[in-house]
Amino acid sequence: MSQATLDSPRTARQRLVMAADQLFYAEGINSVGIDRVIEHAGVAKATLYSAFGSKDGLIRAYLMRRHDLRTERIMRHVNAHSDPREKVLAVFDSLAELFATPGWRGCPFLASPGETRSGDPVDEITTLTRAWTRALFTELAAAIGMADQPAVADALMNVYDGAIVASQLDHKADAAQTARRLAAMVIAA
Amino acid sequence: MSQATLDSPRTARQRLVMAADQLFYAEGINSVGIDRVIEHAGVAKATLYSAFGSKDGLIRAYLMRRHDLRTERIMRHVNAHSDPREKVLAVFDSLAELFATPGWRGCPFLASPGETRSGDPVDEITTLTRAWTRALFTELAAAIGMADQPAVADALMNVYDGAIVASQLDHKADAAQTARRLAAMVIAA
DNA sequence: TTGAGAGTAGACAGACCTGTCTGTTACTGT
DNA sequence: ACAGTAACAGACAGGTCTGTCTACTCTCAA
Repeated sequence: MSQATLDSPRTARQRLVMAADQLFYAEGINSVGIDRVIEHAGVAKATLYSAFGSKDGLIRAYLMRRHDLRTERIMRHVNAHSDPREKVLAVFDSLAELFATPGWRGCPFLASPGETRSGDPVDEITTLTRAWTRALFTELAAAIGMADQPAVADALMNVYDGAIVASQLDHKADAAQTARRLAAMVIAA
Repeated sequence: MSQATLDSPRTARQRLVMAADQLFYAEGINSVGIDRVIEHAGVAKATLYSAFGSKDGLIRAYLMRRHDLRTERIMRHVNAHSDPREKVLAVFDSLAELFATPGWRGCPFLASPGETRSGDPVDEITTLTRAWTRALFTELAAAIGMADQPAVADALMNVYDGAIVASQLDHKADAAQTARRLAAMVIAA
């Protein structure tokens, strides 16, 4: 349990989630088969099924990891400020960082539901991560002292999501800056 | 060639595109097989391949039809006004109509690229329909007489896209109204 | 009347999919 | 030393996928 290689994950479970992340994110969860995931992870098929139970279980683990990375990234930017208005703008700074990530191809919580019929297990995690974001914006609106906090959260969500789409579909590098300016208008009003 | 049934499309080609639209949109282009499409259309498999050449050809026809319906819907709202500021807001009225459509499940041009690897034929049509929207916003910004038209178009695109995401993922019925208010702020500034 | 065009039904090939199962190897704690 | 655990490789079943092909039917115009 002491020392191990730091560059590649130790456990088969970790390697599987990493491999699933790379392939599912790049090509879509339906376009990538189990065989390619286990080959990429260097893991036996039985290991996958003992660890996750099914492909759906692996997909859930992939999305949950994305959710965790997302909340960490956003909170890192938000916690760098004390003024609540600057905390709001910091959320859009985290977007700029995200868009500059190598291999960035859009939000998986936006793409995956389009691949599946409504009611699929992936919907739960999408709901989870969106509720988290909305709660953050609502809290920050309260900290600023704005009157209609749900309406402010709606507007900030709108601006946030629009930036992701512009970055994904139009490959606009400055989408986060556009959104940041819009957010500044929202919290100034 | 004169009279025919009006409720169901006449040609096999039309029936195929209609069936593809319903199934692809509801469940994703990768989750729906050819067999289900031809069964739903009441058409033989050879007819599909003689008309479209491949599944990709059918997907393109499905997306092109969605693009045509989209431009018609938007222009119908825009042309109902003469003031360019009201024309901009009318684009968001068309969104409200869209969100109230039975079976609305999000924008196919947003979902399909997430299902395919980059460079797929669907990307062309996504690019087409987004360029059309951007051109519309740029023209309207010019008609209003705004200084930095590309920046205004960026902001309006951001607001427009965000409304679609909120409607799709959060099932927010008033997403179009939120976006309309934001758009009003953008063109007032 | 005859021949072309469009459509139908359905078998088929070959590839790929998820998930199960068998048998083997290697490490680890008692 | 030995049992337990986790991992390995890979065959296999049963199903689905796209795309091709054969053979038949219908309509319509020359």
